[in-house]
Amino acid sequence: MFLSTTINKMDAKCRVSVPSSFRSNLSKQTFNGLIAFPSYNNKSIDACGIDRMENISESLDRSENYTQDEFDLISLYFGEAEKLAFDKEGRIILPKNLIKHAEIKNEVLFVGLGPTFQMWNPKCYDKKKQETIKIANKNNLNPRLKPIPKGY
Amino acid sequence: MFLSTTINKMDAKCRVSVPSSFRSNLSKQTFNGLIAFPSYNNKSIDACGIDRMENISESLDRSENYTQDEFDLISLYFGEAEKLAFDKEGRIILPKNLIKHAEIKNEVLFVGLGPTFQMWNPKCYDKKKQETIKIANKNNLNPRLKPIPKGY
DNA sequence: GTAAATTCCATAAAATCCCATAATATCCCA
DNA sequence: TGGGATATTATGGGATTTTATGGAATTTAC
Repeated sequence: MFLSTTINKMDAKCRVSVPSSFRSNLSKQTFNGLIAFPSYNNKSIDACGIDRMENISESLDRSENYTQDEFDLISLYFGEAEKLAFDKEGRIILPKNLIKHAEIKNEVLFVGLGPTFQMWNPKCYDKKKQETIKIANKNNLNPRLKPIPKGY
Repeated sequence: MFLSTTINKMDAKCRVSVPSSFRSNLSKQTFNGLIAFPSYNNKSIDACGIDRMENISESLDRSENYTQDEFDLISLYFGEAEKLAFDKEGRIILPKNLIKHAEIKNEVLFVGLGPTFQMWNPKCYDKKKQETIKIANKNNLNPRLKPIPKGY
């Protein structure tokens, strides 16, 4: 499970260190790295381990669950997803398309979201955060964590 | 699992480099190359490793799995499928009929789709992509990958 | 013998590995 | 509990290897 946030630097070769706590999670999986793709809703990069992705891939293969249109849309995601391996120092190399999507300059904010995590330009994340709080206040939302999923 | 997209050049001899990440997937299989056939729905070339093809072939043999119509359709695919070997540099030679079907000029776009991948004329792919997005918006489709497998 | 196909070689660009260093966190024992 | 010793991170830069790609040389087919 991915938790907490960290900011790391991206260098001229587009390398970023993945926080070690995230890494130790991922190292148990069959591929020593992560899967990353552009977020649909945000200027962020969504990421998870390969096991999660392979499960989705299998379910896509048994595609009774999906209409042709849904299938096409999800196919776009697979096309934009990247398999990013850790180097010996625990870094990944961010591809240009993802950097562009998330408007990442030289700092990357890692945000743990349980079974997945996100990578942000810290400034974009702050903005998003302020907006989220504003909306919550307006609608009188309460941040009580509702149904805790079993096992967590 | 095949992910991400890459554009490579096709030369005068119709040779194209298969992206190395795709190759390393396929190299584990019994035939050092890939199986390619014209896509039924798109102006693209569908491709996969030989192992997948052999699995389908076997299940086709146990024809309880298929109706006559399905059987006929799949037979068409097998008839048009080409077995394309890698040369020492990791290239394949695209046969004329596939080039024609996908309207490929001098660039080939490789798109990973999990257990399979596709080859496109980049322009055709862009067009298809825009259409897919338009349809998704119109029908309010959400790319949330439906059945999140247990444990993730 | 000629055309087509295959194999072989060369090169530039890109990706990857390898090592060095500084900052941080962790350990260990008095 | 403190505080020095040790290990682990994060980060930078250079060296090496792998890719993608073009063209030449050799083989095969007809």
